[in-house]
Amino acid sequence: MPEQQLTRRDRYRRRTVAEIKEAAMAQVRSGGPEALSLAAVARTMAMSAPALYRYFAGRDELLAELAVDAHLALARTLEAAAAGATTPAARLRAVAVAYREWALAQPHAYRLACESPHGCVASAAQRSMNVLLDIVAEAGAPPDAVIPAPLRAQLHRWNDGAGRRGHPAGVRHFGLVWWSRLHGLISLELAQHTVGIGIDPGLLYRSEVETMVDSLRHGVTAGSSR
Amino acid sequence: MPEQQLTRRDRYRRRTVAEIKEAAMAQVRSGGPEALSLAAVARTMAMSAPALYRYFAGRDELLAELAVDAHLALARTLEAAAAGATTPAARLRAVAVAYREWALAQPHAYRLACESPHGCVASAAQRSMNVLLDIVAEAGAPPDAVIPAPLRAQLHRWNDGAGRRGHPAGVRHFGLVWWSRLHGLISLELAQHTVGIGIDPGLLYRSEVETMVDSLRHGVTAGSSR
DNA sequence: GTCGCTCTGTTAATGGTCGTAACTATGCAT
DNA sequence: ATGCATAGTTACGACCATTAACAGAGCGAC
Repeated sequence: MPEQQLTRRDRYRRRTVAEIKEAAMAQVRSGGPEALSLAAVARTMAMSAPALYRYFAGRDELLAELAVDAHLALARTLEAAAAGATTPAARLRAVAVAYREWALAQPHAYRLACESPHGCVASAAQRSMNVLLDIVAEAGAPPDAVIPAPLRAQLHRWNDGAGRRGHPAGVRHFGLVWWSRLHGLISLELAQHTVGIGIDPGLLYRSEVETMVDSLRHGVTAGSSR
Repeated sequence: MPEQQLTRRDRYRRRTVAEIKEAAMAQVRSGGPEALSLAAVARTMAMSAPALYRYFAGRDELLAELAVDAHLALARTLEAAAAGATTPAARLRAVAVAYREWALAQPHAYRLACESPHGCVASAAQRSMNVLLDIVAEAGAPPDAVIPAPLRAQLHRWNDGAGRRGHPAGVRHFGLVWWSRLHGLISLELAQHTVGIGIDPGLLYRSEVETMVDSLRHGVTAGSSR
């Protein structure tokens, strides 16, 4: 019933939507979310601008969908990187490097996904998160007890996707904190903050990743509660 | 020779510049850098839009200056927070809390300063950085030896402001990494990533800050060079 | 005090954007 | 064959940034 049962018009519509997104994403990649212009997209497609409103409610909705697509593309990249390594430590390094390389290859798309209000689609980011969570889970996380009680409860309540066994709070805590650390360095790098003072952001990143690998090895590095 | 020696016109000009920035910053605060409209600024000042070009080369330059101002305001806040605490650990907590509160109070201004291409003014961010560096220096940082050589060299070369004694590479490394960690969590919080999954970003932040306080106490937690 | 330059403001105009309205033609189901 | 939802069009209104051309006030030099 899928695909071939679609009417001619529906298949055509899908192609058009894909083409719009492609052109729009190209604009975002080269000039950031701000640079996305419906008029320009329409021009490259030899269409009139108002026609785009048959496919998207407006500029914001289009950006939101692009953000979701970006999240999924990032997640696929991380999954591939994780699959190519065997030990948890190697996987963590591979994923961290893949994360940075993806962000650097298309900085504006990364900003759209992770720093714009459009990118806050929890379900889209979840898939990347799961890659990290699985690594931490396999390596073994610290006991939940070291996490302050209120935070522990929230972590426990967090539902990380349909059909997945729940990870303990310690694992989730690590996953979140690590993501924030990777993101923090990359965010500063994209804003040129490190280059501005003559520091190679890649070296800084590697150093922070090794800190994470170490805490993965030693099993526990979470802070005391107070 | 300053202030009073200024001609009448010059003093007037300063007032006008300040008024423009004030109105512009108000717009940025309430709607982000994208929402800044020269036309709107001119309207609130009962001026014509082209008149603004006597004071700023264009929208981008105005945004850049606002970013510098934001950096300075943030730095002053951090300095005040640091001055209010006595021990390094207490100072670190106070500064971290002040940093987050400043960002949350005016999220768009924070984004302008730290995540937009306009905010990459190294000299402006330096003053906030120095607050962190001084705390680390007082607490005592790990020996430089644990830092990979190339990164160490770059850290050593980094000039953190006129008239300041140079901090060792270990101190600078800590300062940079900590800033990136604080920024990472706040960036995700501002993009609603943590709230989307039911985690209170404040709890996560406090937990990460405590991790930093611990490593400050133990003196050393830098990653091995590998 | 007056001349002339610079600074600060104006209006007018160009070219760009998003989004809506009104209208036309085509695909497709009945 | 008829009729309706779809997908496109042009025309329009309301913004916006920026430039050009022009007018008056401040202020220093003579």
